[in-house]
Amino acid sequence: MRPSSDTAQDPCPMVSFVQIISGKWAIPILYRLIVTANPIRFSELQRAVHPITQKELTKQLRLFEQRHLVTRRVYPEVPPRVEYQITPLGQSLKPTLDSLADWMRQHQHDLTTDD
Amino acid sequence: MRPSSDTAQDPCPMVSFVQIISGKWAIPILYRLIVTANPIRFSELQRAVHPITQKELTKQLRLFEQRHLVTRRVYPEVPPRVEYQITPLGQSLKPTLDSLADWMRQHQHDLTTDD
DNA sequence: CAGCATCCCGTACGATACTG
DNA sequence: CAGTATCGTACGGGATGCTG
Repeated sequence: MRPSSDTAQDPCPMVSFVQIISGKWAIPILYRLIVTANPIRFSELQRAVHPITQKELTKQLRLFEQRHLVTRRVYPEVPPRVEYQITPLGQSLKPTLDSLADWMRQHQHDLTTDD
Repeated sequence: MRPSSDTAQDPCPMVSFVQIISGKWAIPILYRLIVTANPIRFSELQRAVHPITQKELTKQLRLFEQRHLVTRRVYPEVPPRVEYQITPLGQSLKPTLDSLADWMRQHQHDLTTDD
């Protein structure tokens, strides 16, 4: 059954994961989109993710689009409006990222560097 | 019950997480230590985490030590031996990282960039 | 408003050589 | 074996200015 057998030989999925979420803002943006669930405008997203620049936000969103984690909808209106929404694939990461967020909340005190 | 209330205002735990796992090798190393559970020698760890250099491995291990995620044990022997082991705090990340690894295995096919 | 183009800097990371 | 030291490059990512 080829159980990837290891316990000591296959760190690869994690390497792939790092490919996807590398970058200072990747996880915060993605999690914001997951939590929001509904379409959200570019500027709104930027406000939500604190001091991120347009450049970085745009770059990450493009990457997420390529990965099919986010959809981009452009409304051909006079004041341009673009909305982003998490895909079902992206939403499927929610339990995992929730768990991650919980872990952080519970343990950020233990992670002190003051020794 | 104060369910962290937001749904739209607190991406902070994720920002903290990024601090901890930033770096190309952080997650792969940490996960390897978690899966291994037992003490593991420096050279063994380096072999397990594929083409990582000593420099980078050392740097990450030092950071994990500071964060109390890993312990370092030096044996004053003639051929120097140093063993690293995940701490209980580090182990408590296992379910989350397992979930992450599972998600990657299930979806790495969906994450194609070929569109 | 959304986002591309440009400039610029810090540092993450790799390769190599040296030490206890 | 398990590091430290040094060097050089590539890339991440911030700031600013310009366009449809």
